[in-house]
Amino acid sequence: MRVLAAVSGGVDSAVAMARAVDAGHDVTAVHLALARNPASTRTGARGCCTLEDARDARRAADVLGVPFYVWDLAERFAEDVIDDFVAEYAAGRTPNPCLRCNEKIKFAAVLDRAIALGFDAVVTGHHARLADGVLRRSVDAAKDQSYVLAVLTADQLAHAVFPLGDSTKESVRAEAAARGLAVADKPDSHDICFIADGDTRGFLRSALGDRPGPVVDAETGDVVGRHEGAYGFTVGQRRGLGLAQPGGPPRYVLSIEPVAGTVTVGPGSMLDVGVVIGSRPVWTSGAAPSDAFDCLAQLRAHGAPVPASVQVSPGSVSPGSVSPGAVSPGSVSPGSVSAGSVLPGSVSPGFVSAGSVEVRLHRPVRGVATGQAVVLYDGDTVLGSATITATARVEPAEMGTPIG
RNA sequence: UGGGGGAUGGGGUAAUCGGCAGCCCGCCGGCCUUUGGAGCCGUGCAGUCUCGGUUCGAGUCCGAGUCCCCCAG
Repeated sequence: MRVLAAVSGGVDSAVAMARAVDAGHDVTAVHLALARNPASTRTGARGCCTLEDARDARRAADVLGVPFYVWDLAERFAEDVIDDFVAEYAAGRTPNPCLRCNEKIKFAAVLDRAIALGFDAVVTGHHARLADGVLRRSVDAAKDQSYVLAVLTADQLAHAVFPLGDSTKESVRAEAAARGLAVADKPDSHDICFIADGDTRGFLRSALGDRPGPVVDAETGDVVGRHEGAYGFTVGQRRGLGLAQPGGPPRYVLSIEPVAGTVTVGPGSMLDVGVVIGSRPVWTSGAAPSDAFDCLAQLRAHGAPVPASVQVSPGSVSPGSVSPGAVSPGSVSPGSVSAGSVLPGSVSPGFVSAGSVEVRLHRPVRGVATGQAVVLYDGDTVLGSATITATARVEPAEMGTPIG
């Protein structure tokens, strides 16, 4: 095959490229320039898009004798990932930009261009197994990245190659060293690549400005504090709440209402979620396994999967309303609506119109934020994913029983 | 001025009949991490207003002082 190896400048993509060469593919390397100002070189390899990273990527390609190109996708990245990131926070949700990048950049913009240029597939250094259209977790459970790949459609996966899924991170590093790749000891990247200093709140403030609002206690309804912008908070957050007179049990963010900017806080027990509504589901195989099925659900990257029952609703749902099978405000006890059991206002009509899934968790999961992805697994096989648009503390059938 | 109440780390609070000064926030450190100023962990940092008394032992009881708050002026 003619394949395009997307090389970040890190260890994983370098070894993935090397293995593609070994496998006999006709390999071309491409480094994605995603930052608008790559001149802001950083040391420490915290991100993936610095000039230093570009040099590392080029060196790896040179060692392997692979032609190397740089594609400037900064504008696309800004529109599809960064703008979306900001808009999601403004809407009171907590986005995962890495998912968006895979979905819109690496396996869309890059893949489309690759195919137009005559390539058969894109090779990346993601830790996940992919064979015959079946996406599975990496054998290295600690480094598994199937969660951030679960947003890919069957078509996208048909043109993807992940050579590292059968290897542990440790063995990948050892192989890099053995191959003479200079990035063998480069630290793992982490955090959000386009926020260099790690100050997400500051980044959002510069984009959204001050949007002050109240901090409300879910149990008493009292205003217990004020904040400069609800975008500075995420469901499940404990620290940095700035409560005037904290006392008693620790308080966590339970919900965020973007219009009034109300941040609702309460005890950790109120973070337990039993039902998750996901919109715009993507099925790895190309179609839902069935209308209703049991599986494992993972609600956050590196979260523990929990047994769950899934109900799939078709895409022909009238815009602006949740599907009949989904949790609606009326099915929740009135007193708990403002406490964030359900966030009907966060359901985007455009997403709902593409269908939805209702995931009933057999064990409650704490601190599930809307905007994150729910990824469904059968064992270690990815079935699909959806964007979380609403959560409820218990399943609707049990809503009659007061909780909390 | 009279009467009453209070004083516990950097902030807010708890401690039975006198018996290891606990919790929340904050800070520091660690873990985790290509999402979250996410989460988790730590014998970590940090406190009983001052002086004296009673007692085996005082944040707690007694006396005096200092400061603060409330009510009455």
